[in-house]
Amino acid sequence: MIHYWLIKSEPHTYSIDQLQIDGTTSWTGVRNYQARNYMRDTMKIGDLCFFYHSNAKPEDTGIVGLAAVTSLSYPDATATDPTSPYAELRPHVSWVAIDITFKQKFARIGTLHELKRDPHLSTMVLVQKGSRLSIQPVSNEHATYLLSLLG
DNA sequence: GCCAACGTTGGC
DNA sequence: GCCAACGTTGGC
Repeated sequence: MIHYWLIKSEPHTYSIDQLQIDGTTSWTGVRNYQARNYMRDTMKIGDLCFFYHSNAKPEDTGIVGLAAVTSLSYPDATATDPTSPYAELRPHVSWVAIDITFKQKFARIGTLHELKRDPHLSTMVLVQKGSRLSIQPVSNEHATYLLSLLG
């Protein structure tokens, strides 16, 4: 049984198009404990992630594609590299990364505006007020609906 | 670029 | 362990 997730990225930093070019990328730089714990404890190979573009123009902000989890978690090298801007200075705190692999880019974007208005999605973590979590679980019901809507 | 929401830090 | 201060996220 796979789990579905939603992962956020700012498109000017790393977009679905770049993931399509790269094929597989290391999802590093997560510096939030709850998101870290999902990667470390729950995300498994074969899980599927809705790829979300955040912090963009309203018409570009939303779910744009699908990726697969293709590794278990491993230490995030950007946290232990002292020359990295994302270096972790507290020795007792460890961060992890996972590999994700491009699956598809949806024919159209499911904008945040649209998702917020959709009664099928009213309990999604994403559309709840103040949700800043960069890795979110998505229920099977919401995932099936989103795939029928966008995929 | 603004700023509300909210996670984290650290003094007490 | 409380909570004010601070830093970051991300929609707008």
